[in-house]
Amino acid sequence: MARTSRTDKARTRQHILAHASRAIRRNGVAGVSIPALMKAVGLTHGTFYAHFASKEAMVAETYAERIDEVIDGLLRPAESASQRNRVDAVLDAYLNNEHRDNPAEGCFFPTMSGEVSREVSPARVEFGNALRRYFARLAAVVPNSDRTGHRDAELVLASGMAGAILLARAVDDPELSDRILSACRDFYSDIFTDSQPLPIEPKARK
Amino acid sequence: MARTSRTDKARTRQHILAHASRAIRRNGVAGVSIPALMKAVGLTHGTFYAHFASKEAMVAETYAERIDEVIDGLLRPAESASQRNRVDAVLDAYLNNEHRDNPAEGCFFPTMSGEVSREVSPARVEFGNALRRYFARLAAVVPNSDRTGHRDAELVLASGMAGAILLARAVDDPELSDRILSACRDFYSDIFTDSQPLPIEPKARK
DNA sequence: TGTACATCAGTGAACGCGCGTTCACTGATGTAC
DNA sequence: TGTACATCAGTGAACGCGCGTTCACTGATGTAC
Repeated sequence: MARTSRTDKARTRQHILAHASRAIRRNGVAGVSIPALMKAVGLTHGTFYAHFASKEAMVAETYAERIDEVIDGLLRPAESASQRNRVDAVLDAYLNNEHRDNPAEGCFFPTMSGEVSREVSPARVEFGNALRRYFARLAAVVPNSDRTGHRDAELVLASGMAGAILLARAVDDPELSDRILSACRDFYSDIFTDSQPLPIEPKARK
Repeated sequence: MARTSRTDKARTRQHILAHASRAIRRNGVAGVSIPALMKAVGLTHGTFYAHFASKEAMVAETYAERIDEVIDGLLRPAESASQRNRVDAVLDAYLNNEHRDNPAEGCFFPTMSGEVSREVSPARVEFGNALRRYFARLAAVVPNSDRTGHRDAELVLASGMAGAILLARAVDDPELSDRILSACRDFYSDIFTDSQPLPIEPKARK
């Protein structure tokens, strides 16, 4: 096949990004080769450079365009839940075994943060921007401060959930892995769900 | 130089593992090449295979032999602190800017868990074993259950701290990065430090 | 609407490069007597 | 303790391989008249 129409080109580009989005989460950026990616898309690797200037540029674009839809899938149920059930809706969507077992379909942050931290690149900037958008959406779902009165509750919840998925995937013992997820789910549910505020004021630190 | 004595060989092996330990945390396993590693050690790459059967075997050994000393550095201050200050000692050692800014000297778990999760290999088994030893030591430092009565508090704290370092490194905005660390530090300090137990019982979930 | 030409999406061979690993070799270290 | 031989830590060239990227080419699509 020699060439396709302009609308086909736009479609091809989206196919590449869709496959890259999953392949990157499954194997890391370093684990995704352009020839393998293009083979999965169903084209030869030469075409890649008709769509992107470089692998690096494509990764940056994947982060810029594809992270939000994952966040959307994770937070939308919470956003349409009643105030009282929002935190549990986030926890149910994030800290479950299916999410743990399918990194290719799941949140970018546990999977890719380690690799991203090593780069100084356009991709890193896009990743950081996506993280900020995630924090903002999460903040709208979580009570302004937790039961003990801390601020930045969304940062605590975001890193707690990311760390739980991260370690639950790293551990090779399924029983321990399940315990990590359920311990964190129960813990954050109790702490972050609005209820009567705690009578004990947070102790001053140091 | 043609060959060195047997004690020198043992020393060389330790040099390789020491460099690998830092290089792996800085650049990931995929980012460490045998030629580059051996050059850093001060030897030619051919010698590598007098010490290890393969790169993979060397990584497994690094995890088996070098993770514990990092955990030791992070938990020893807490273990020798008074009961009342143990959680704060852990948090001070783990959730600080220096740890965030020096992954090569810091905890393996935030840096390497993502990459490790992708492999099925001897290295993964050793990594999992090290994680279990870490959880056990952390459990001895953290109150048996947190202020709201949850068990597996060490799993919550371990994943919360790993996630905080992970995201604090991934974010490209230093101010936000600081906020992640300090929000988590303050939060876990209040929740996990022994004090009068909370009067509210944990709410049943679902 | 039909024709002639320009464009460019997709092809597939080829590039230089660094990787993990192998191997014939060197000569100091270890061992047997 | 001294000598002869075996061992093997370290050397450096070489291997096959897959990577990211380039490029001359093809022929359908887009455009100008």
